[in-house]
Amino acid sequence: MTRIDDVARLAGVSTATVSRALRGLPTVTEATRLRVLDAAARLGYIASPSASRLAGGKTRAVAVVVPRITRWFFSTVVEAAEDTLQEAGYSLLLYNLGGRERTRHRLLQTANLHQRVDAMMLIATPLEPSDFAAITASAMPGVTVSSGTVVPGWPSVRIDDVAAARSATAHLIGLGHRRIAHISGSSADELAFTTHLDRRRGYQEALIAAGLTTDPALDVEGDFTISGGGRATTELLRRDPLPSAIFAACDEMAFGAIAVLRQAGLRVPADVSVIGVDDHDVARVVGLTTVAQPAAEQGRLAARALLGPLRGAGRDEPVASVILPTRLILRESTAPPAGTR
Amino acid sequence: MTRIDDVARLAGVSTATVSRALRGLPTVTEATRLRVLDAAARLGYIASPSASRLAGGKTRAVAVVVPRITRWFFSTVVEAAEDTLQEAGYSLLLYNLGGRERTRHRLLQTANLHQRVDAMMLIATPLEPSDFAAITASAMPGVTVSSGTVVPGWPSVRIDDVAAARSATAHLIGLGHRRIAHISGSSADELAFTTHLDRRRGYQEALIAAGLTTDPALDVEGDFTISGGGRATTELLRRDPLPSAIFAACDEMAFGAIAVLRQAGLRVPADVSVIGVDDHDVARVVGLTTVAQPAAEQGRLAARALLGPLRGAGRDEPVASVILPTRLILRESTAPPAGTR
DNA sequence: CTGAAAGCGCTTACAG
DNA sequence: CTGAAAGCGCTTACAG
Repeated sequence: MTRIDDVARLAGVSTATVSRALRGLPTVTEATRLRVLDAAARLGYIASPSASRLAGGKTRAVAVVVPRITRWFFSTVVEAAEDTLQEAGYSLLLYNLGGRERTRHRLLQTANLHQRVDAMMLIATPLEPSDFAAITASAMPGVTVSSGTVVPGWPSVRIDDVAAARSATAHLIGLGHRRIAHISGSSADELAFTTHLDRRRGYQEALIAAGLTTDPALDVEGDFTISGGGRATTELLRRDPLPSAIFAACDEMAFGAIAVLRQAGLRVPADVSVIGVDDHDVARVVGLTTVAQPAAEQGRLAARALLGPLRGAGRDEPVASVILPTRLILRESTAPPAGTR
Repeated sequence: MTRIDDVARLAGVSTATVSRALRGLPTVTEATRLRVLDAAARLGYIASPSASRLAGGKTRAVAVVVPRITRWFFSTVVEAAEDTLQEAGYSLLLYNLGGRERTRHRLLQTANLHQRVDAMMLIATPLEPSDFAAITASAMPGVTVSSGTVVPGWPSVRIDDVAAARSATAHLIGLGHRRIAHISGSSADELAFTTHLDRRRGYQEALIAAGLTTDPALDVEGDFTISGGGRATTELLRRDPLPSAIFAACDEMAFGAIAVLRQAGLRVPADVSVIGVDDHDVARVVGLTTVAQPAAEQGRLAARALLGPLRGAGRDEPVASVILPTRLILRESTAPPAGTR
């Protein structure tokens, strides 16, 4: 393995100068820098991340925390973030919570993570007070993706969940629906994770704005998964009269809803309309009407927001948070209620 | 941050002993070990991965390379692998190739990766001769997942792709189909990546075994994605007569096929039967008949195969490779051809 | 602008 | 079984 001394020798300078030249510090003559870069390239030299980190430098790695990498939104965000980070020379450490509450806690509390990375991206990660303390203590730059997880001093990238839910529900109301059910995300971890609460609020706001009443019996819980959406729908099928439309807080739950409705012999949208949120790749296949959110764009922007601080931009130049737009995509899963046609 | 000296002081031993005790080396008295463990726990001590690695120890991290984390199979394998590794105290570095050929090369060739991790898992990663050389030179333990990527000395975890494709095709033949199309995976990177070739072979073997001829015009290329499957199907719709059944080499391509068929006014399975491979979460929703493969199980087993070597099992105890079983799951997307009912 | 030297926090021969 | 000391490969004050 080539070490820094090899490069120093070949370039005819000290290791200190090699270190400075390679990291682009301003205190190196252009001529010297070129000589060093050339030597490093010739030897295929890459600084050891361990040695670098230990000596007070950087690891050139970023931690990305997601609830479940298998869900469409999260894998899409991660893929885009990885691309941007890799391009900038950073490796990505993936931490998949997978419903393991202990993991989240241990992860954010322990020094283990902090010693491995230069920054972190928390995607829809619920935080409790002690987590905030640990994060603040680490003084590490970071970014949050998805609403609900806002860390003081960190930029956040997200959509307006309330507005997205409101527009989905308003679409159903506009078609003439009056009995509109909601399949919500999980409330297992309330903490500071509010996506499911925000989408419920948007749903309720739209109902109220239209002079409709909110009916708790029509608000059932999925857990942001296909099977969870299916179970929630099975529950809804017990209502009498049935809802004429369902707003599922994410596309995956909508898929589960459609499957269960069809199994029950109900037609979508003739008997029951279904709308989701996301614009999952499969939504087009299933013909699901949905409120699209730019997932890859969120991953890309979040990664970029990290790059400034990683390159040493001062804390005095805070990166702006951003709220990306969503848009209603009409397909075949929604229609006016049966009686009205 | 607590360092090893803090623990040593509290336990009343040298740092060398702390290091040995914490890593479970046999040369420490039980009494001493307990004292050290207790002190470390009280201080919440975790060895710095950088210092550890630099001093000749381990990073306690594993690199996982996937073509595209957004695809069902890969995210499922990664999630299961991450769970197993995390449980054993290892972090996961995710490298998403995303079709960037340069990335793969740079990744496997450079010392960068080798200095960051103790082992690597290559999932459906195409390898060329120089990659093998780099891997061998690194002397790093590893495991491959998915056929086609077999590295000498590393165990591999996979299914029998030829058999899976054969059983899917045989199912269609058994229903009475004679004109059976194949939507294959990408052949962009032939290299040592043979999944798409194996599935084609299984398809052809089944046809030949049934006395049918293989027709190149019915063998079109998707790229393992929903949209790729859709495009391939658009191409197939130009054939006259149309195929009465389609074997898509993965479920995602099958979804794309179904969407395009329906848009073209064709009914599935009344006009055209469709079968896939995977048993993607959405397959149930869409009613897709498919050959299921245990994705999470592959991730779990691959991670476990790494744990032995990571804990220092000698090279003399090679870990066995494993080929997991697949099984046909009948749903609603396949039926006898139109004329025969 | 550049270099000599100390030091980051561990692990590993080497002694005992 | 345990400890003192060297060393892993960098970066960073400190001089010059």
